[in-house]
Amino acid sequence: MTAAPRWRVVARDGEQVVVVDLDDSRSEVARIRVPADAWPALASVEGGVATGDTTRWVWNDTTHWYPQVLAAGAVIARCHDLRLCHAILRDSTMVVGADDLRAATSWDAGAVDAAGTSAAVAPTLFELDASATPGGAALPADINAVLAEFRRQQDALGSATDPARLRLLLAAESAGALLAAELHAAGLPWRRGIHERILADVLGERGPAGGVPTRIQEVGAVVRAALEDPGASLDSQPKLLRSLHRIGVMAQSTSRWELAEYDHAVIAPLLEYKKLTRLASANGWAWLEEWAPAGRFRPVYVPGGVVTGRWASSGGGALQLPRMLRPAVHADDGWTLVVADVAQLEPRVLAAMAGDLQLADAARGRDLYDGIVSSGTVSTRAEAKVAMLGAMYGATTGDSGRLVPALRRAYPRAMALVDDAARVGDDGGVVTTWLGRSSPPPSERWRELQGQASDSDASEADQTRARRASRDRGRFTRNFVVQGTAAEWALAWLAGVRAALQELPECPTAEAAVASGAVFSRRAHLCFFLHDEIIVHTPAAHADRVAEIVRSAAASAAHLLFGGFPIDFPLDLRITSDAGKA
DNA sequence: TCTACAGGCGCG
DNA sequence: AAAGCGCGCCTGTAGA
Repeated sequence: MTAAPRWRVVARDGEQVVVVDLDDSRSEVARIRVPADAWPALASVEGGVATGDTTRWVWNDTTHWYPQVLAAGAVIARCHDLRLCHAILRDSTMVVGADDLRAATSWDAGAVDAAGTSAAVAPTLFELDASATPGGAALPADINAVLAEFRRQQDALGSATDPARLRLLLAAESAGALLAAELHAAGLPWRRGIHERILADVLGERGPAGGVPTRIQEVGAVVRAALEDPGASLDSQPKLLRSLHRIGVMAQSTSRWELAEYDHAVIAPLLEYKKLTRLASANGWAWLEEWAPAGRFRPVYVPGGVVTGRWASSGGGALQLPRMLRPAVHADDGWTLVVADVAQLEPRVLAAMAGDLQLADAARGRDLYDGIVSSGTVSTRAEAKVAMLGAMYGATTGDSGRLVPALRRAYPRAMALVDDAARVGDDGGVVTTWLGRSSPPPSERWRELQGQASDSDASEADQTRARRASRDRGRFTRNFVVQGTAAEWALAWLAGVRAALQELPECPTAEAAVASGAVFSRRAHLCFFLHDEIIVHTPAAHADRVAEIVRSAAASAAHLLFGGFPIDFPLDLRITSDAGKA
């Protein structure tokens, strides 16, 4: 077997594609050009999943290059996404110096406001548009610019305080970028009939010509009767609020939690009405028609779309699918789903980061909240949960805030980690996750506020405003380290699952899952990811092997991030025809 | 008539 | 039951 090049850098050159092979020391060992439309075939032959081939494709943006390869019928094992890695390295406190990399350049395009602006661009990203990023701006595509950025990134890595962690983060982030494209290509198996049945059960029959569903009409009539106004408008917040005031419900808002405080005959049907209209508008027949008309829901995932490193999504609300609709997520005939989520991912990650053996003990082999109760820290699981969430989110009032001190006494190391992160953010500093993703610095506006408050002629209001902004930022950085590190653990888990699934043979006996596309129609593949949960769509015959892969990848992720520290990440895992089963 | 924003609620 | 992190999407309204 010939030794594969370590890096294979790919870029555009007019109508052609340039591929430059680099060895371990980043010296150029080969350079070829092919017509742009021939490149995907080349990639599938030379960079595909071949045993022993450790080629890592280097490119400006996975969302541009990879869908072409998938469309050509191939999967790529590894890549280095310069856009995503640039964003990490630019901000990371683990990177020393690297002024050239940190200088504002077009490599910053799309990294900041991906979530905000991707919606308009996204629908075409995977089909037509060759150069747009999720941010809408063009990234450098020229081979010299691409090579230069790659070398800047490798130099930054080389001088980092903890290159091993950062390297792991960049690899995981890039693997995530590949997976995001694959998830879109494969789609989430979606049974139209099941979705329609749920809609009919909950909302009633669809009104004539897209009119108001019957159940919504009925419940609306009950609400209007209780409001003593047959013409009351229930869908306009200001009008509804006025109607409520007329009958003595003096709420400040029409939000569910506030309305629930009032004891009045209108409340129950009104809450029901809001629930029904929400389902109808967010995931009703129109959604089904637009997003899952033919057996698959294909959202656009946006890796790195959240500042903490979590993924965002664009189109169809992939990360907000109501649990009520979960039964519509249903394997194809002859296939099954492996659904797995991590129990209490964030507090487990916190225990490991802080090296808190007491918290790790409470978490071992059981529900972490039960473990906290067993230690005698608090008396019920519900209290343990609300206290832990309060500690990680920065609660100061209510039951949550009241319970946090007990946690602080029992788990001083873990609590010190989040408390310190809050203090740093409060002071205007930057915090960093376990693998090296750093929070953004305070905004210009934030610094202005603090500056005004420290002026000698600062008003009481100036100081109050600045203090509030300061505490808000403290809560953000407090949560950033935990949420961000949890996202890193999840990426490592995903990357492990993905790699192991690629090693599974195709399943010739299974009926082809045609809607998953040629690449995935005969092999187990990931089809959903939601922060701490994954779903694999697999030929039924491979389900047990897939379950083992999913479990084993979780153990590997724990070891990759936290070495020998004794923390475990138990999975709730089930092999099931549909994702609705508890 | 078009766009921007706020309210509200779905998910972790 | 609610306050405390991170998101995206839908609706109605306010403002240009």
